[in-house]
Amino acid sequence: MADRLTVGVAARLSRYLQVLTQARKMGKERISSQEISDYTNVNATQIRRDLSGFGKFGKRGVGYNIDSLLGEIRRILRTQGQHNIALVGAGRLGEAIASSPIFAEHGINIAAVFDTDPDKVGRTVGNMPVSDYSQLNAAVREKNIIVGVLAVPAASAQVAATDLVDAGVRILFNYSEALLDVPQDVAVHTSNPAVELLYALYFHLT
Amino acid sequence: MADRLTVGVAARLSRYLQVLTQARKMGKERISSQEISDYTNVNATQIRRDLSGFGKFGKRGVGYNIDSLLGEIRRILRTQGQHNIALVGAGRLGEAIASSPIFAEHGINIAAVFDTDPDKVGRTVGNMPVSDYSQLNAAVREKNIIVGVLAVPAASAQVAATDLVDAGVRILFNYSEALLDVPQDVAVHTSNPAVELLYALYFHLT
DNA sequence: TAGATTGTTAATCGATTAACAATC
DNA sequence: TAGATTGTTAATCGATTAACAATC
Repeated sequence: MADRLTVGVAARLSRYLQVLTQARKMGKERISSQEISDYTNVNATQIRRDLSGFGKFGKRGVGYNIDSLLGEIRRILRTQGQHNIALVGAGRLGEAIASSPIFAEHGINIAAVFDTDPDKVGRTVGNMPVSDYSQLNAAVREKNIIVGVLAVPAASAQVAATDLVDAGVRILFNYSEALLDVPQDVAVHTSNPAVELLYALYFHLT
Repeated sequence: MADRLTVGVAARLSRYLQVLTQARKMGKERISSQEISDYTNVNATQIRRDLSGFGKFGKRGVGYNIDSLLGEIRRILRTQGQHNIALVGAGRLGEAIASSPIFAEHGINIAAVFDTDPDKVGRTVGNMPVSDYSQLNAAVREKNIIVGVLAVPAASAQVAATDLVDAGVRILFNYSEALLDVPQDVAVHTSNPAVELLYALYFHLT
């Protein structure tokens, strides 16, 4: 591959991936740029432009073959293998995340789950037994995990983030409302439904 | 106010709002554009530019007063009041959403919770009793709710979306992996941690 | 052939960034 | 005064969009 993708292109390609994955599950074999546009709110011309930068994947008058386009995008995003992630927090949110098919569908495997609560340790969430929080550093190092998901209360988020980073994690998904201080080379993605909602409301109200 | 904000500006302003809300909780009184940049990954010049389009809110050499900047951004986004939303699904994810302070902190009130499971109806999640799904249409209409949150399995998401839209909802937050077909004037926000993760991994791997 | 949809061009607009004077 | 940080300019880059020939 020539250059690194821009942030915008990589973000859009991964959204196309989600639409294609779901469309395939629904039994569709072909999809047009206009249909992808309807589901992603990305302009159809932009979609064709993003794709045509890497090859002629479509057929004029027909659209894109879903299977083959999925393969192409996975190749471009270099995301064909399995990825191991660690989940901290086995409460309601942690359980919901571990039981969701949303990660498995994209080759993402929850390889370790931690909690400080002795009542939760040993129980199973998703398919994994919950380990005691004290095992975090050793387990993350041993499994070479670089992605951590924080499903803990805001008050515990910074401690968990620091411990994950010390163990080698470089990408954090933060489901608490806390702001996290981490080293420069660690990427933090904070999920914030309330923020998205305020922004959606603005466009509804105006 | 003169014009409608662009999508980009509105999205960024609501992220600044989140950072300011948390910084205030941590006892800070002032904040610089560089600090907001560290937490949002938005360039500091861009932040100053976004804000200075609406007034001179900062003090040179000092930064921004958090309380007053919060007020200004809320005014710009017209998001000072309370907003009622409906939650469909009282499973683990629904409970996690209802119990999270993340909505209440921003003036968003979960005004109704629905589930089809008779075992869940009548129980309390967050502060609200779970109503039977059959009450959805009447309750959403009566309370003039325009925002719905889907915390249901993918197989039920389309039905719930259609029922919410029929009852008057115009903004949907979809926490399932399903693709939703809705009328043009309804905004769908699909939360997709797996997609974000693939995209984060790309930049880690290259 | 007729209809549909891609791939591509060209034009415009907003985002991004560095740099720095103003000023607290 | 010295240091810090805003507000603003100017230059560049990527995103967006309409339009349409190519072609399935």
